[in-house]
Amino acid sequence: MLTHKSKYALKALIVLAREFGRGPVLISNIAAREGIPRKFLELILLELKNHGILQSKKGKGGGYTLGRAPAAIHVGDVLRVLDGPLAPTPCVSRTAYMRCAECLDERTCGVRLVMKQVRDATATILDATSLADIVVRVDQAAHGKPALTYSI
Amino acid sequence: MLTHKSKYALKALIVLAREFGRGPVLISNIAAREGIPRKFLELILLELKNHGILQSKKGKGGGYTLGRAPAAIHVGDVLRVLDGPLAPTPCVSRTAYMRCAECLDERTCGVRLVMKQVRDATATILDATSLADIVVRVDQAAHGKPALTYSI
DNA sequence: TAATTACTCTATTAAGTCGATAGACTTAAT
DNA sequence: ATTAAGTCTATCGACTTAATAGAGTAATTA
Repeated sequence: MLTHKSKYALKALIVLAREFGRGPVLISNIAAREGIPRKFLELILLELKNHGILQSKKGKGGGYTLGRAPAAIHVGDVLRVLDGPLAPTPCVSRTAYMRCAECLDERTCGVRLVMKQVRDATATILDATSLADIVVRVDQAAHGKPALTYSI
Repeated sequence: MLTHKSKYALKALIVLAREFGRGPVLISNIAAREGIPRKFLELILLELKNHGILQSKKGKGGGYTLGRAPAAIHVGDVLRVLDGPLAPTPCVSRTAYMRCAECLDERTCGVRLVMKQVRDATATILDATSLADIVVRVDQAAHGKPALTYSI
Protein backbone atom coordinates (compact mmCIF):
# COMPACT_ATOMS: atom_id res chain seq x y z
CA MET A 1 0.00 0.00 0.00
CA LEU A 2 1.12 3.48 -0.89
CA THR A 3 0.77 5.65 2.21
CA HIS A 4 -0.84 9.08 2.09
CA LYS A 5 2.57 10.40 2.99
CA SER A 6 4.16 9.11 -0.20
CA LYS A 7 1.19 10.04 -2.31
CA TYR A 8 1.35 13.62 -1.04
CA ALA A 9 5.11 13.64 -1.55
CA LEU A 10 4.83 12.56 -5.17
CA LYS A 11 2.13 15.11 -5.88
CA ALA A 12 4.29 17.84 -4.37
CA LEU A 13 7.33 16.70 -6.33
CA ILE A 14 5.39 16.77 -9.56
CA VAL A 15 4.39 20.36 -8.86
CA LEU A 16 8.02 21.22 -8.14
CA ALA A 17 9.09 19.46 -11.31
CA ARG A 18 6.77 21.68 -13.31
CA GLU A 19 8.14 24.79 -11.59
CA PHE A 20 11.74 23.64 -11.90
CA GLY A 21 14.08 26.50 -12.78
CA ARG A 22 11.62 29.19 -11.74
CA GLY A 23 12.70 29.71 -8.15
CA PRO A 24 11.41 28.32 -4.86
CA VAL A 25 7.77 27.35 -4.27
CA LEU A 26 5.99 27.83 -0.95
CA ILE A 27 4.77 24.88 1.10
CA SER A 28 1.42 26.61 1.48
CA ASN A 29 1.22 27.05 -2.25
CA ILE A 30 1.75 23.36 -2.90
CA ALA A 31 -0.58 22.37 -0.08
CA ALA A 32 -3.37 24.55 -1.45
CA ARG A 33 -2.95 23.44 -5.05
CA GLU A 34 -2.97 19.75 -4.22
CA GLY A 35 -5.36 19.68 -1.28
CA ILE A 36 -2.75 18.42 1.16
CA PRO A 37 -2.87 19.22 4.92
CA ARG A 38 -0.28 21.95 5.23
CA LYS A 39 1.41 20.88 8.46
CA PHE A 40 1.65 17.31 7.31
CA LEU A 41 3.24 18.39 4.07
CA GLU A 42 5.87 20.35 6.03
CA LEU A 43 7.07 17.15 7.65
CA ILE A 44 7.16 15.31 4.37
CA LEU A 45 9.11 17.95 2.48
CA LEU A 46 11.54 18.27 5.36
CA GLU A 47 12.22 14.55 5.27
CA LEU A 48 12.79 14.67 1.53
CA LYS A 49 15.16 17.57 2.02
CA ASN A 50 17.13 15.64 4.62
CA HIS A 51 17.61 12.95 2.00
CA GLY A 52 18.82 15.38 -0.66
CA ILE A 53 15.77 15.04 -2.86
CA LEU A 54 14.74 18.63 -2.13
CA GLN A 55 16.47 21.91 -1.34
CA SER A 56 14.99 24.76 0.63
CA LYS A 57 15.51 28.45 1.24
CA LYS A 58 14.42 30.02 4.51
CA GLY A 59 12.95 33.43 5.18
CA LYS A 60 11.06 35.78 2.96
CA GLY A 61 11.14 34.74 -0.67
CA GLY A 62 12.04 31.21 0.43
CA GLY A 63 10.44 27.90 -0.35
CA TYR A 64 11.31 24.53 -1.83
CA THR A 65 13.12 23.47 -5.00
CA LEU A 66 14.04 20.08 -6.39
CA GLY A 67 17.47 18.89 -5.27
CA ARG A 68 18.29 17.73 -8.78
CA ALA A 69 16.77 17.74 -12.24
CA PRO A 70 13.30 16.20 -12.65
CA ALA A 71 14.78 13.51 -14.88
CA ALA A 72 17.14 12.46 -12.09
CA ILE A 73 14.51 11.90 -9.41
CA HIS A 74 12.76 8.56 -9.64
CA VAL A 75 9.60 7.40 -7.95
CA GLY A 76 11.53 4.53 -6.40
CA ASP A 77 13.88 6.96 -4.65
CA VAL A 78 10.98 8.77 -3.03
CA LEU A 79 9.09 5.68 -1.91
CA ARG A 80 12.19 4.12 -0.39
CA VAL A 81 12.77 7.25 1.69
CA LEU A 82 9.21 7.63 2.94
CA ASP A 83 7.65 4.17 2.90
CA GLY A 84 10.75 2.03 3.28
CA PRO A 85 11.78 -0.86 1.03
CA LEU A 86 9.75 -1.63 -2.10
CA ALA A 87 9.89 -5.38 -1.55
CA PRO A 88 6.68 -7.02 -0.34
CA THR A 89 8.69 -9.12 2.08
CA PRO A 90 12.05 -8.42 3.76
CA CYS A 91 13.54 -11.68 2.48
CA VAL A 92 13.48 -10.38 -1.11
CA SER A 93 14.56 -6.81 -0.36
CA ARG A 94 17.84 -5.60 -1.79
CA THR A 95 18.02 -2.50 0.37
CA ALA A 96 16.78 -4.04 3.64
CA TYR A 97 17.25 -7.79 3.45
CA MET A 98 16.20 -9.89 6.42
CA ARG A 99 15.47 -13.56 6.52
CA CYS A 100 12.14 -14.84 7.80
CA ALA A 101 12.39 -16.24 11.31
CA GLU A 102 10.37 -19.34 10.56
CA CYS A 103 11.78 -20.14 7.13
CA LEU A 104 13.74 -23.39 7.12
CA ASP A 105 15.22 -23.16 3.64
CA GLU A 106 15.03 -19.84 1.88
CA ARG A 107 16.30 -21.31 -1.36
CA THR A 108 13.23 -23.49 -1.77
CA CYS A 109 10.60 -21.18 -0.27
CA GLY A 110 7.72 -20.91 -2.71
CA VAL A 111 6.40 -17.70 -1.22
CA ARG A 112 9.77 -16.06 -1.59
CA LEU A 113 9.95 -17.16 -5.21
CA VAL A 114 6.75 -15.34 -6.10
CA MET A 115 7.49 -12.28 -3.98
CA LYS A 116 10.85 -11.91 -5.64
CA GLN A 117 9.09 -11.71 -8.98
CA VAL A 118 6.75 -9.04 -7.64
CA ARG A 119 9.58 -7.06 -6.15
CA ASP A 120 11.53 -7.09 -9.39
CA ALA A 121 8.54 -6.04 -11.44
CA THR A 122 7.61 -3.11 -9.22
CA ALA A 123 11.19 -1.97 -8.70
CA THR A 124 11.70 -1.97 -12.45
CA ILE A 125 8.72 0.30 -12.95
CA LEU A 126 9.37 2.63 -10.06
CA ASP A 127 13.08 3.02 -10.69
CA ALA A 128 12.54 3.68 -14.37
CA THR A 129 9.95 6.40 -13.86
CA SER A 130 11.29 9.90 -13.21
CA LEU A 131 9.38 13.05 -12.34
CA ALA A 132 10.13 14.28 -15.84
CA ASP A 133 8.56 11.15 -17.30
CA ILE A 134 5.44 11.68 -15.24
CA VAL A 135 5.04 15.30 -16.33
CA VAL A 136 5.34 14.28 -19.97
CA ARG A 137 2.83 11.47 -19.61
CA VAL A 138 0.33 13.59 -17.71
CA ASP A 139 0.49 16.29 -20.34
CA GLN A 140 -0.04 13.72 -23.05
CA ALA A 141 -3.08 12.39 -21.21
CA ALA A 142 -4.43 15.90 -20.66
CA HIS A 143 -3.99 16.95 -24.30
CA GLY A 144 -4.85 13.58 -25.72
CA LYS A 145 -8.50 13.52 -24.63
CA PRO A 146 -9.55 17.07 -25.62
CA ALA A 147 -7.79 16.65 -28.97
CA LEU A 148 -10.38 14.03 -29.89
CA THR A 149 -13.07 16.68 -29.54
CA TYR A 150 -11.70 18.48 -32.55
CA SER A 151 -11.21 15.42 -34.72
CA ILE A 152 -14.62 15.09 -36.32
CA MET B 1 3.77 -5.34 2.28
CA LEU B 2 2.80 -8.98 2.54
CA THR B 3 1.42 -9.59 6.03
CA HIS B 4 2.52 -12.54 8.14
CA LYS B 5 -1.03 -13.74 7.82
CA SER B 6 -0.80 -14.08 4.05
CA LYS B 7 2.69 -15.47 4.18
CA TYR B 8 1.55 -18.18 6.60
CA ALA B 9 -1.51 -18.83 4.46
CA LEU B 10 0.53 -19.36 1.32
CA LYS B 11 2.96 -21.65 3.08
CA ALA B 12 0.07 -23.71 4.41
CA LEU B 13 -1.57 -23.84 1.00
CA ILE B 14 1.63 -25.05 -0.60
CA VAL B 15 1.78 -27.88 1.92
CA LEU B 16 -1.83 -28.75 1.14
CA ALA B 17 -1.11 -28.62 -2.57
CA ARG B 18 1.62 -31.23 -2.10
CA GLU B 19 -0.71 -33.45 -0.10
CA PHE B 20 -3.61 -32.94 -2.48
CA GLY B 21 -5.56 -36.14 -3.07
CA ARG B 22 -4.14 -37.85 0.01
CA GLY B 23 -6.81 -36.92 2.55
CA PRO B 24 -7.06 -34.15 5.12
CA VAL B 25 -4.04 -32.62 6.85
CA LEU B 26 -4.06 -31.49 10.48
CA ILE B 27 -3.65 -27.84 11.41
CA SER B 28 -1.05 -28.87 13.98
CA ASN B 29 0.82 -30.78 11.33
CA ILE B 30 1.04 -27.78 9.04
CA ALA B 31 1.89 -25.45 11.91
CA ALA B 32 4.75 -27.68 13.03
CA ARG B 33 6.15 -28.24 9.56
CA GLU B 34 6.18 -24.56 8.67
CA GLY B 35 6.93 -22.99 12.03
CA ILE B 36 3.63 -21.13 12.21
CA PRO B 37 1.90 -20.27 15.53
CA ARG B 38 -0.79 -22.87 15.73
CA LYS B 39 -3.67 -20.76 17.02
CA PHE B 40 -2.97 -18.04 14.52
CA LEU B 41 -2.98 -20.56 11.71
CA GLU B 42 -6.40 -21.79 12.82
CA LEU B 43 -7.88 -18.37 12.20
CA ILE B 44 -6.25 -18.08 8.83
CA LEU B 45 -7.36 -21.46 7.56
CA LEU B 46 -10.86 -20.83 8.82
CA GLU B 47 -11.03 -17.59 6.87
CA LEU B 48 -9.80 -19.33 3.74
CA LYS B 49 -12.42 -22.00 4.24
CA ASN B 50 -15.17 -19.39 4.54
CA HIS B 51 -14.09 -18.12 1.14
CA GLY B 52 -14.17 -21.55 -0.46
CA ILE B 53 -10.43 -21.84 -0.89
CA LEU B 54 -10.23 -24.65 1.65
CA GLN B 55 -12.46 -27.48 2.85
CA SER B 56 -12.38 -29.06 6.28
CA LYS B 57 -13.48 -32.18 8.05
CA LYS B 58 -14.17 -32.22 11.76
CA GLY B 59 -13.53 -34.90 14.38
CA LYS B 60 -11.06 -37.73 14.40
CA GLY B 61 -9.41 -38.24 11.06
CA GLY B 62 -10.33 -34.67 10.15
CA GLY B 63 -8.24 -31.79 8.91
CA TYR B 64 -7.98 -29.46 5.95
CA THR B 65 -7.99 -30.04 2.20
CA LEU B 66 -7.81 -27.67 -0.75
CA GLY B 67 -11.21 -26.52 -1.95
CA ARG B 68 -10.19 -27.05 -5.56
CA ALA B 69 -7.24 -28.33 -7.56
CA PRO B 70 -3.83 -26.73 -6.92
CA ALA B 71 -3.80 -25.42 -10.47
CA ALA B 72 -7.07 -23.57 -9.84
CA ILE B 73 -5.95 -21.63 -6.77
CA HIS B 74 -3.94 -18.53 -7.54
CA VAL B 75 -1.81 -16.42 -5.25
CA GLY B 76 -3.90 -13.38 -6.15
CA ASP B 77 -7.06 -15.10 -4.84
CA VAL B 78 -5.46 -15.73 -1.48
CA LEU B 79 -3.98 -12.27 -1.03
CA ARG B 80 -7.24 -10.56 -1.93
CA VAL B 81 -9.06 -12.56 0.73
CA LEU B 82 -6.55 -11.99 3.51
CA ASP B 83 -4.78 -8.72 2.75
CA GLY B 84 -7.44 -6.99 0.68
CA PRO B 85 -6.98 -5.42 -2.76
CA LEU B 86 -3.67 -5.83 -4.58
CA ALA B 87 -3.62 -2.24 -5.82
CA PRO B 88 -1.16 0.08 -4.08
CA THR B 89 -3.82 2.78 -4.01
CA PRO B 90 -7.64 2.50 -3.97
CA CYS B 91 -7.99 4.72 -7.05
CA VAL B 92 -6.41 2.04 -9.25
CA SER B 93 -8.11 -0.96 -7.67
CA ARG B 94 -10.47 -3.03 -9.78
CA THR B 95 -11.97 -4.92 -6.88
CA ALA B 96 -12.23 -2.01 -4.40
CA TYR B 97 -12.12 1.22 -6.34
CA MET B 98 -12.36 4.50 -4.45
CA ARG B 99 -11.36 7.91 -5.58
CA CYS B 100 -8.89 9.97 -3.58
CA ALA B 101 -10.59 12.70 -1.56
CA GLU B 102 -8.09 15.39 -2.49
CA CYS B 103 -7.66 14.50 -6.16
CA LEU B 104 -9.01 17.22 -8.44
CA ASP B 105 -8.74 15.38 -11.74
CA GLU B 106 -8.12 11.66 -11.62
CA ARG B 107 -7.60 11.48 -15.36
CA THR B 108 -4.45 13.59 -15.17
CA CYS B 109 -3.09 12.44 -11.83
CA GLY B 110 0.56 11.49 -12.27
CA VAL B 111 0.66 9.36 -9.16
CA ARG B 112 -2.30 7.35 -10.31
CA LEU B 113 -0.67 6.80 -13.68
CA VAL B 114 2.35 5.14 -12.12
CA MET B 115 0.39 3.20 -9.53
CA LYS B 116 -1.84 1.77 -12.22
CA GLN B 117 1.24 0.40 -13.91
CA VAL B 118 2.38 -1.18 -10.65
CA ARG B 119 -1.04 -2.65 -9.97
CA ASP B 120 -1.24 -4.21 -13.41
CA ALA B 121 2.24 -5.68 -13.17
CA THR B 122 1.70 -7.28 -9.77
CA ALA B 123 -1.82 -8.47 -10.53
CA THR B 124 -0.53 -10.12 -13.69
CA ILE B 125 2.07 -12.03 -11.73
CA LEU B 126 -0.11 -13.00 -8.79
CA ASP B 127 -3.13 -14.03 -10.85
CA ALA B 128 -1.01 -16.11 -13.20
CA THR B 129 0.73 -18.05 -10.45
CA SER B 130 -1.13 -21.07 -9.07
CA LEU B 131 -0.20 -23.32 -6.19
CA ALA B 132 0.63 -25.99 -8.75
CA ASP B 133 3.05 -23.62 -10.47
CA ILE B 134 4.77 -22.88 -7.18
CA VAL B 135 5.22 -26.55 -6.34
CA VAL B 136 6.77 -27.21 -9.73
CA ARG B 137 9.10 -24.26 -9.49
CA VAL B 138 10.19 -25.07 -5.95
CA ASP B 139 10.97 -28.64 -6.93
CA GLN B 140 12.96 -27.41 -9.88
CA ALA B 141 14.93 -25.11 -7.60
CA ALA B 142 15.48 -27.89 -5.07
CA HIS B 143 16.65 -30.44 -7.65
CA GLY B 144 18.55 -27.91 -9.70
CA LYS B 145 21.22 -27.18 -7.15
CA PRO B 146 22.05 -30.72 -5.97
CA ALA B 147 22.11 -31.96 -9.56
CA LEU B 148 25.20 -29.85 -10.10
CA THR B 149 26.94 -31.92 -7.45
CA TYR B 150 26.88 -34.94 -9.71
CA SER B 151 27.93 -33.15 -12.88
CA ILE B 152 31.69 -33.24 -12.61
C1' DT C 1 -23.31 -43.89 23.35
C1' DA C 2 -19.23 -42.25 25.59
C1' DA C 3 -14.80 -40.69 24.72
C1' DT C 4 -11.82 -38.50 21.94
C1' DT C 5 -10.22 -35.75 18.41
C1' DA C 6 -10.18 -31.77 15.80
C1' DC C 7 -12.22 -27.84 13.78
C1' DT C 8 -15.09 -23.27 15.11
C1' DC C 9 -16.00 -19.10 17.09
C1' DT C 10 -15.62 -14.90 20.04
C1' DA C 11 -12.77 -12.03 22.88
C1' DT C 12 -8.87 -9.87 24.19
C1' DT C 13 -4.43 -7.72 24.18
C1' DA C 14 0.00 -5.62 23.36
C1' DA C 15 2.54 -3.29 20.11
C1' DG C 16 3.08 -0.72 16.31
C1' DT C 17 1.90 2.50 12.46
C1' DC C 18 -0.47 6.26 10.22
C1' DG C 19 -2.47 10.62 9.48
C1' DA C 20 -2.81 14.77 11.40
C1' DT C 21 -2.20 18.87 14.50
C1' DA C 22 0.11 22.22 17.66
C1' DG C 23 3.44 25.29 19.02
C1' DA C 24 7.85 27.07 19.87
C1' DC C 25 12.20 28.03 17.33
C1' DT C 26 15.45 29.64 13.69
C1' DT C 27 16.87 31.98 9.65
C1' DA C 28 16.85 35.40 6.07
C1' DA C 29 15.15 39.40 3.52
C1' DT C 30 13.46 44.13 3.54
C1' DA D 1 13.05 45.53 13.71
C1' DT D 2 9.72 43.19 11.48
C1' DT D 3 7.88 39.80 8.85
C1' DA D 4 7.87 35.70 6.08
C1' DA D 5 9.23 31.26 5.76
C1' DG D 6 11.17 26.78 6.83
C1' DT D 7 12.66 23.59 11.20
C1' DC D 8 12.01 20.79 14.99
C1' DT D 9 9.79 18.17 18.80
C1' DA D 10 5.88 16.44 20.89
C1' DT D 11 1.54 14.63 21.01
C1' DC D 12 -2.94 12.53 19.64
C1' DG D 13 -6.52 9.26 18.34
C1' DA D 14 -7.75 5.74 15.30
C1' DC D 15 -6.65 1.74 13.29
C1' DT D 16 -4.21 -2.59 12.16
C1' DT D 17 -1.44 -6.55 13.08
C1' DA D 18 0.21 -10.65 15.32
C1' DA D 19 -0.75 -13.50 18.68
C1' DT D 20 -3.14 -15.96 22.57
C1' DA D 21 -6.98 -17.95 25.34
C1' DG D 22 -10.81 -20.55 26.10
C1' DA D 23 -15.29 -22.25 25.56
C1' DG D 24 -18.19 -24.50 22.00
C1' DT D 25 -19.48 -27.85 18.29
C1' DA D 26 -19.25 -31.75 15.22
C1' DA D 27 -17.78 -36.23 13.74
C1' DT D 28 -15.35 -40.64 14.42
C1' DT D 29 -14.56 -44.89 16.64
C1' DA D 30 -14.53 -48.10 20.26
